Amino acid sequence: MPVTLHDLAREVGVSIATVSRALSGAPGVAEETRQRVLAAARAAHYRPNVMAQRLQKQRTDTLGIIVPTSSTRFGDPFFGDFLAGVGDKAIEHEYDLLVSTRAPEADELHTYERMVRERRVDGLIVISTRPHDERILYLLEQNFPFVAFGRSDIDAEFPYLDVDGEYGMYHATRYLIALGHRRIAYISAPYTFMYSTHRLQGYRKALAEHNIPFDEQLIAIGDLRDRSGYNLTRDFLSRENPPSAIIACNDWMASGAIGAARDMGLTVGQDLSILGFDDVPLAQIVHPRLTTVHQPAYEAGWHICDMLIRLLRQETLEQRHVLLQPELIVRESCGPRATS
Amino acid sequence: MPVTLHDLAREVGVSIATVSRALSGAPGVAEETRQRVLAAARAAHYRPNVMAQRLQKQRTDTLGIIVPTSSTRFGDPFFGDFLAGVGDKAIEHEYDLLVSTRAPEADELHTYERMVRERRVDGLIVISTRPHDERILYLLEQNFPFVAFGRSDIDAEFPYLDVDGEYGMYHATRYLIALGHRRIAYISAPYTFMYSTHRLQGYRKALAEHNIPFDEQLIAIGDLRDRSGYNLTRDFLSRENPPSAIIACNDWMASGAIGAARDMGLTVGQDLSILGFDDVPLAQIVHPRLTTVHQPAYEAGWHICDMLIRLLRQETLEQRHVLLQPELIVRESCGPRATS
DNA sequence: GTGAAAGCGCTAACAG
DNA sequence: CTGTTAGCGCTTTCAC
Repeated sequence: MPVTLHDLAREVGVSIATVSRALSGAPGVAEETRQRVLAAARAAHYRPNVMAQRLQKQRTDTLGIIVPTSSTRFGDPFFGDFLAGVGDKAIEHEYDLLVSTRAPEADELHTYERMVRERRVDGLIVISTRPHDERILYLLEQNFPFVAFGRSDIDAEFPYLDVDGEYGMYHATRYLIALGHRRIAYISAPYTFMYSTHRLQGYRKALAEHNIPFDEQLIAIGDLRDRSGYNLTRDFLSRENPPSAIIACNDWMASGAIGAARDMGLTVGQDLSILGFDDVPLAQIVHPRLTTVHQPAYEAGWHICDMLIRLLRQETLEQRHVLLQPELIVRESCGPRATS
Repeated sequence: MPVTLHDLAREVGVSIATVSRALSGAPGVAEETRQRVLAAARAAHYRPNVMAQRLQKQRTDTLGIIVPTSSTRFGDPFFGDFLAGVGDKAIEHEYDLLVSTRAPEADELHTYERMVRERRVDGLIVISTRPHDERILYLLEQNFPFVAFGRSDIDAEFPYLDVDGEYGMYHATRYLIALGHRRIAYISAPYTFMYSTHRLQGYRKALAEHNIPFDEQLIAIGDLRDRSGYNLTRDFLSRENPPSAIIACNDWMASGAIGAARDMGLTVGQDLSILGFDDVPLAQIVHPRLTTVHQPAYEAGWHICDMLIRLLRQETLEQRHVLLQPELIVRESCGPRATS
């Protein structure tokens, strides 16, 4: 049987309240008494029952994150690093981290309700934001503390951190244009992700600035996995007037693109330029190594968690809206347009 | 203010005890009363306060897993899939999943004590088991429910699920021997992981069976990252009598090995055979695609979580020790020994 | 079939 | 400085 405050009180010969005060470091306890209590607690290996504390304090000291496990599952190392950042920050401030897997199909909102209404957590981190994100709408309506990783287009203000996808894609596209490319294909992520729109905007902006007409034919939508990058690239390359460069919305699809180019006898970096997004470890393993836009996953998770904790502690956030500028990492998968 | 049992009781005009019974489906409440309570609960969007339930029931309905975030961080997709399996199983049985990141250096055992003594979770999943694993020793001593992913060499029985690394490496090595290889280098994982020993045993067993002397010179220890696979491979290949095949203890190091071979002008699959372990998505992306031993990460997580839940429910485990047989996945990174 | 009451282990207001 | 008391919201005997 675990030892309780009550046990300690009896042993030391004081009241349970005094023990509680002594242990919590509250004022109004004789130093000598405090020492006796502390000694007894140590001797008995006393540890508080957190459930009792939580019930009383009406706080859980727990943060939650709901992760869709469907398509990519956690499999994406980008997410793993993000989670590591969140976890490290949480433990630093003695918060527990509740991770709930939930396929988006399976009434995701229900999982949010469970977290909120049953008071399992004090705050939530919302990831993979979507246009008109109902999860955010719900949390806002419930007035429940959260921070989102990503923006949305809903008509309300909420705290978020995002990586500036428009900025990233804009610079990536400019880079390719500077290399002489004019026909640049673009493999988008599904538009159910908010970031897809932002990134596409960056691409269009760079095109427009250089008076390159936007060509609907050069846009395709992948499912984020390497297989779809592969297939879509084969499509592009089999056309009459194939692109000389391809941008993919993540490194997995870009890697698939590299495979497709290789299978079609092209040398990536010479005959065809390929550019990715995320800069996961894979980007340095494929051959040629991938030129890509670096997303600081670990730092993003860490920072978001920090924002959430501040929110819960009623500290004022110096910035409720953080936009990180991703950096283009130049490696070997892009080169000047082949002059044929 | 959230609505409580008390609120419902007043509203329906019955006692709080009756409401509790009606909601929990306990017997001894008139069907008509139950319906009225249920209706009121639904109307008021009633949800129980789980902390109160937990305090009362002396159960947390929460499972815990402590993840070292150091070296590989979560970055390894193998781990991500494992976690997805655990999470999906947990939610299926309405268990919460507490994920705690903790660098092994940082007094990992302290995190376990916190989980156990403060009763934050009902049971734990222990991953990356080690020789003489102190975490397992501690949990055993505390008589705390847990299931390990991996075995240990301690002198006590405990429930675990493991992938049979010896079996996997044995078959992998045999495969290479059948292709004519005699000098097979081996890049091990650090011996702080229990599985390193098992896998090495499989390698040695296959060698012995074919009367190939074990050569200490052909063994190296990597840090699981592609960089070390790269460096170690360069080492091996710069020797006087280089190996004709290399086995790496995970796909990341194997991918690094592929890079090294390429940089040294060798064609992998012809001049040099390379074999990995895990079968993460990366294995199908590198060129040539990696022949490797498949570890069912998601299924392992799912199964372990299932075992733990049964343990907590006092159901008898039909098997306290599960050993999964991994399968060799043949792709293109291995070929017959070049006859020079 | 229903209600009153005790108590899970802890914190905090109020007395003394 | 210390003890008494009243809950936090819920489950579960034990009476009626």
